[in-house]
Amino acid sequence: MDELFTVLGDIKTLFNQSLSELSVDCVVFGFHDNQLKILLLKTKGSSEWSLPGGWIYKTEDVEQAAYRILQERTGLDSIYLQQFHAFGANNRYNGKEIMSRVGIPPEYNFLPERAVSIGYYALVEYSLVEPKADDPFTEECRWWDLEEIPELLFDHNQIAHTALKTLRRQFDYQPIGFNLLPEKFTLIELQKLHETIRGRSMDRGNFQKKMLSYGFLERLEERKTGGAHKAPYLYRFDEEKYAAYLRLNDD
Amino acid sequence: MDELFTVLGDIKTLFNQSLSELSVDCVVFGFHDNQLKILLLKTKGSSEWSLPGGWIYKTEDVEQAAYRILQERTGLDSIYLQQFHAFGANNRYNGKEIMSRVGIPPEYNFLPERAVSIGYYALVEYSLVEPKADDPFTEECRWWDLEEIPELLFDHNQIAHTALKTLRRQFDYQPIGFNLLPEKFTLIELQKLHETIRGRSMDRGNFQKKMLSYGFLERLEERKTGGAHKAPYLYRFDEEKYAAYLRLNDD
DNA sequence: TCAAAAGTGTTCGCGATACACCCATGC
DNA sequence: GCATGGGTGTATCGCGAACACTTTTGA
Repeated sequence: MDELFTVLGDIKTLFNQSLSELSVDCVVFGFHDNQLKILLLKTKGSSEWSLPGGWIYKTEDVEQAAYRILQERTGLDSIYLQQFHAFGANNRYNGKEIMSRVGIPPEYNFLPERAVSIGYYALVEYSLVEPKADDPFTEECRWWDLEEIPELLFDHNQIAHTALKTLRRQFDYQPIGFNLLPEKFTLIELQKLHETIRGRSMDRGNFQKKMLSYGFLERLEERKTGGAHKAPYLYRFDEEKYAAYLRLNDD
Repeated sequence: MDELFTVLGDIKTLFNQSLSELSVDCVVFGFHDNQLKILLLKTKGSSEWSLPGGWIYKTEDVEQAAYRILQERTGLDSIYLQQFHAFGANNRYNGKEIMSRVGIPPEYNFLPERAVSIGYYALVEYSLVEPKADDPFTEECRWWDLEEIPELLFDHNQIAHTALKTLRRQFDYQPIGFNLLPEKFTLIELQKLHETIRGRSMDRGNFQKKMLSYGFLERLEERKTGGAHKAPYLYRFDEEKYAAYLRLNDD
């Protein structure tokens, strides 16, 4: 219990440097084994899993906060990050309730009765992320399959759901998602990614033609590793050409 | 100056009932004379125009706040309202600066140094809105052509710009915008609206075929008012059939 | 040698585009 | 009646879907 109060002091210090009515929650997407995954963590004392999130320093842009929080959690520096919605239901959060759940009496509570959370989603390369629970408040941190997401803290299930919906919509009108793959990838892997996210299978030939027609994929040499049968080409994503493509297609 | 302090007292009372680090700003779109317009207002004492906005009561959902603020401003009850972005730059707002601009010395300031604003855009029927400056803080309220928007308060130009971008994108993948027209309208009027928002002209015949193919427009009788030449049909937007359409096309 | 997966080419159908033609109305 | 704009029909084009065929590899 003493340890709990020490941790509580650290949290309070952090909280006092931050905006009190706002927080940032991140839905971190990764792709592995033809499955879309999201990164969840469990806070010490809590029985529920939650999205990685945090507070916004008083002197910091909200977007900066999102990058910082994600950096702290995944160790990644350059991340595709996108704000998608602010969650502002009056009863979505209750500081006093959190405190009482981890056994802190109400007179020690410093968290506000309500907070609005700004949701960001991130696309990261699965293999580069070393899920770590290295801050003093986190007990566990790991990837979850989308279909297996448990009951989460507060409205985090809704936040994750909205993030996925937004991500799907963005895939429909913009070729993104390269951030979810390693630097070198095959077109089949890219196709699996698209199929998983958009939730439907597509024709191999048509997909390859369409992707290559964008002009920002560069073909490398063959791969032979492990896989039986014909070795597929590896491709690299050319960011410059992609930027040029985006410039032509507004946005 | 005494009057200013009286008003200031009212504002302070309101502020004390509200969240302090958050606000809502609304970009209200209307359509008139083949022009897309937005509703702007000028606060007493300020030299700049701004978006209609307000604070969120401590016991109120953010979305409720947006509806309430809009209702107070336009008198409209049912409005198409959509959250589109949260604006969280550290320096986007400064309470102390506002106060000093209207001549309030710093020791009377009660506004925070920073606030994050959640942006909503609304689609309303131009003719139903009676722009009114009937609260004690508003000096003037009127419609502005998009091309003539002046320099606005804080980052409101950016907010309006982002709203327009989001609106355009939504028009691309969803037939909306009926909220911008009166109950009965001609297909030509609907086309002009689409052309204005999407920023390009379209073929008359093709537009009509496409719109009618959706199946949620109901043709009424002719109109003959004023207009020379052949009288175009009037149409009504069938909300039930529209809902059915949306159900089929996900979302 | 054969199965399975990768790469490439061909065909088909639909929707968007362009355009032509007829109809109604005010001057 | 004629100019102008509204309503409807038809030809064309491009893209995506479907599918067939060839190539490459491991077992």
